[in-house]
Amino acid sequence: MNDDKTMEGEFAFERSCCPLTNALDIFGDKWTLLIIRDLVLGKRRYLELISSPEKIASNILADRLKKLEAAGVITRQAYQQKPARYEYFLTEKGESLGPVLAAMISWGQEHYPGTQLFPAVRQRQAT
Amino acid sequence: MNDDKTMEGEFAFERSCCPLTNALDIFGDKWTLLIIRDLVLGKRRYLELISSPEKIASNILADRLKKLEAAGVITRQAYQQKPARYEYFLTEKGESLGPVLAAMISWGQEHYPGTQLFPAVRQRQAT
DNA sequence: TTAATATATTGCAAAATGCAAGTAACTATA
DNA sequence: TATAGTTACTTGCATTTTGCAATATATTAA
Repeated sequence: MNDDKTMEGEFAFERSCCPLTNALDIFGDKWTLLIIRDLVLGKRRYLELISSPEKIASNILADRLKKLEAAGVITRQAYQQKPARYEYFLTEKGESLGPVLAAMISWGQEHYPGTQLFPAVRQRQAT
Repeated sequence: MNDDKTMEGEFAFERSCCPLTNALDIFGDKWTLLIIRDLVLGKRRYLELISSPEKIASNILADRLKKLEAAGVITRQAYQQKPARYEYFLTEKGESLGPVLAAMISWGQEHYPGTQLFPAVRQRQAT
């Protein structure tokens, strides 16, 4: 694996030293920010994430959850053992994507009339 | 081609009626927003766009310019005939992506120390 | 005549995506 | 006890997108 991001100097970045480029290397695709959106709305579990109206494929969801955890944007916590079941949470790095989502949502609402945000999900009771 | 976006009602959107989803359908990939960035920085021509440090392939650049024009985010104007040569410009819809770029750049700078913005390109003299 | 410039297109291999089905470890129901 | 359901994935495979290199076209410059 190319782990250049941990190095110093001019070879420290995958594509370039541009902050936009490095952001796109994390969430520059059609699915990742939708998962972040769902977590912001209060979704926590795999079935909740997979049941969003965009119909993400389960292999893509599993892949993105893995990559987001590796990037430090989300964490997962087991809420039961046997079988192990996990809930996913945004880290501070993930929460700080709020302004990015807000700007994109604002642009979408302005240029695609009829679009509308989904309501937040009710939070489950403590287990 | 699926041209649902011109229809009305509940089938009006490709993936969902979420404004974020519709924004991602336009620029949710690793290259499109880098082209927008370059246009914001003052680049206008194919060779200027292709010479950015991320090294976009020429077929990808041609594809994205076509899609962005179809989406109303950029326009092109011939600056000479024989052979036809074009300059690319952001439309208002494209200019209004400024806050999206700003939020992503801010996030990148915060979480990837060492990244830095490129300087704006000097504008060429009027032909 | 040859080379250089600008804006692409083409061909092909590699990687990512989309879709359906399968798996594992339980839990609930008949 | 047997069957079905739930949750969180994994696997296989076809389609699509991307990455890379080479080629094309029209023109000007040397």
